[in-house]
Amino acid sequence: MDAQLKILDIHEVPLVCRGCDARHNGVCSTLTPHQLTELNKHSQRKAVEAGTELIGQGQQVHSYSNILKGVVKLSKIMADGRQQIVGLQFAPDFMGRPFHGESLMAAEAATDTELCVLPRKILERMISESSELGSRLHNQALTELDEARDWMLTLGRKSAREKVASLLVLVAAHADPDRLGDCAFELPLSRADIADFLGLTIETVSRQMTKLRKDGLIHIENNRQVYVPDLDKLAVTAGGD
Amino acid sequence: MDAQLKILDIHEVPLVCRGCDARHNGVCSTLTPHQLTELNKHSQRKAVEAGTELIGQGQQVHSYSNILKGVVKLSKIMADGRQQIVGLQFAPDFMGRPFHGESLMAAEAATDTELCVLPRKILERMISESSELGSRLHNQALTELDEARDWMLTLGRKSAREKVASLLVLVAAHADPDRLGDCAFELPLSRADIADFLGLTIETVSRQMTKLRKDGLIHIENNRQVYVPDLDKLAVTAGGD
DNA sequence: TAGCGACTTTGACTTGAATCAAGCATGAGA
DNA sequence: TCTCATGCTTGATTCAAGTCAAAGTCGCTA
Repeated sequence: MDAQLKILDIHEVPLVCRGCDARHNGVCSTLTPHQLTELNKHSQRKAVEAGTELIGQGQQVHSYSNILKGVVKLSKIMADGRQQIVGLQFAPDFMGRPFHGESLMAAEAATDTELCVLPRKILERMISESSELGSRLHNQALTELDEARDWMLTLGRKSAREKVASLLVLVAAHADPDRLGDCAFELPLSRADIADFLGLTIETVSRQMTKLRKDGLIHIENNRQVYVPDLDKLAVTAGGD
Repeated sequence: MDAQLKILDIHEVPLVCRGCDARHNGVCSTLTPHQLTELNKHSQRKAVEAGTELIGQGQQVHSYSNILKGVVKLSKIMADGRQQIVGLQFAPDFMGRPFHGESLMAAEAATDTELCVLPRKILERMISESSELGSRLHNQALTELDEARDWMLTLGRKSAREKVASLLVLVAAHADPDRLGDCAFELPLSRADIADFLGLTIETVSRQMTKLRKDGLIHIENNRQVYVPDLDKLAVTAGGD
C-alpha cells in the first residue's frame, strides 16, 4: 500500500472510455474548464502494487477511479471462501458506480496499477450537471452488462479448453485491439486468478494451457508471456462467434 | 404470434421499475403530461403466448417495451446450438437498451406475456429531455449488472443442487418479495429453460428437484406449482448469503 | 377414451473436471 | 550456495454431472 499521491492533470486521462464508441487518444472527458479545475484540485493519483485490495466486499464506496495503468479484478466471494471473478477492468476504464453506495463485490489490483481517484460527491454533482457525462457512464454500464452476459455463456456452457481459450482471446483483445493474425501479450492474471475467472481449478487451467501449447495454438514463456500465432484459430477453439 | 393491439393508457404502467429504489403501486413514470399524451398515441399493447420470440439474436431493435405481465427470458446461443439464458425480466420491468441498436441476444416470452411497446425514437428523445428518466434507466442497467454478476458466481462456483436452489430462491423473490418463512409460486420456466439458465442438463435439473423434494425443502405439484415451507433454509442450500 | 405428442422422471453407464499428492522452476534471503 | 517460499505443472484417482435409453405423466384431439 505504498501510495504515492500527487495532483493530476485531468486532461491527461480519459474519463469514461469503455462506454464510448470512438477510440480516444488519451482524452475522453467532455467536462467544462471549471469542472476540470475542480477535479484537478480534488482528484489524486495513486499507485498500488499487484494484490492490493482496492475495495472490500460490502464496504462503503466514497470514491470513483479512472484506471490509468494496469488491470483490476472484480470478484464475489461466498461465505465458505469460494470465489468468482466477475469482471476485469483494463486501463483506461472508469471504475465505480453512481448511485450505488455499497459495494457488492471486492476490487483488487491484478497487476501493478495506477489510479486517478475522484471524490464521489464531486463526480456525482458533475453527472447531474452534464447529461453527456451521465450518458457515457450509462453506456459503460450497458457495455459491462453485455460483457458479463457473454461471460455467463462461457461459464455455463463452455468446456475447460474453450474457457481457457476464451480468456486468452479476451486478454489479447485488450492488449492489442486492432491486431489481426498473430499477437503477443503478457497475462495480467495468475493461474489462480484465471481459475477464479473461469470457474475452474488451477490444475485444470494448467492442463488446458499445456494442451493449447502442445497443439501449437499458443506459445508461453515465463508463465506470463503469451504469443498467439493465429488469433482466429484460437477464437474458433474458444467457441467460435 | 397472434398479437392483439390496442391503445394503452401509459398512466397504468410503470416506466422503469427495477432500477427504482422505492416500491411503486403500478406507476413509476415521471413524464410530463405532454410526454404521456405522446406515448399514449404511439405505444401499443401486445399480448403474446409462451414461446414467442420477441427479438432475435443479431436483429435490429426498433422499440422498447414495458413488461406488463409475464416473464421474458434473454438468451445467448452459440453457433453449435448450445444456449445460455443470461437474464430474466419479470413484470413490471422495462426491456431494451438505449444507444445499443443491435441485439446481442435473443428475447423470448417464457410465459404468456403482455407488453407495452414504445417506439425507440420517441423514447430516446424523452430520455434526452428528462435526466430523471435517463438516470432511472441507468439505475436499472446497474441493477441488471449486479444480478448478472451474482449469476456468474452461481454458474461458475456452485454445485447443481445449489444452482437449482438458487433459481427457486430467485423466482420466489420475484413472486412474493416481502414474504418471509413459507412461500408458494408457479415456476415460469420449463425444465429445459431452467437447465439453460443454470448451465446444466434437463436430467440433472430434474434429479436435483427430486432430491430437494425428498429432503422436504420444496413441494411440487403439476411440475410448475412450487411451495417452499422455509425460504431461509432453501436460501442456505442455495449457497448462503 | 384411445392415442398422440410434449414434457418430465428415472436408471445405467461414461466422462470431464476436481481432488489429492508429488515434483519442478524461479527468485529472495540468509 | 543453500534453503525456503511461491507458483506452476504433472500424474493417479475419485466423483459430480453428462449421456444414452427407457418409461411415466399430462393434456389434447380425434
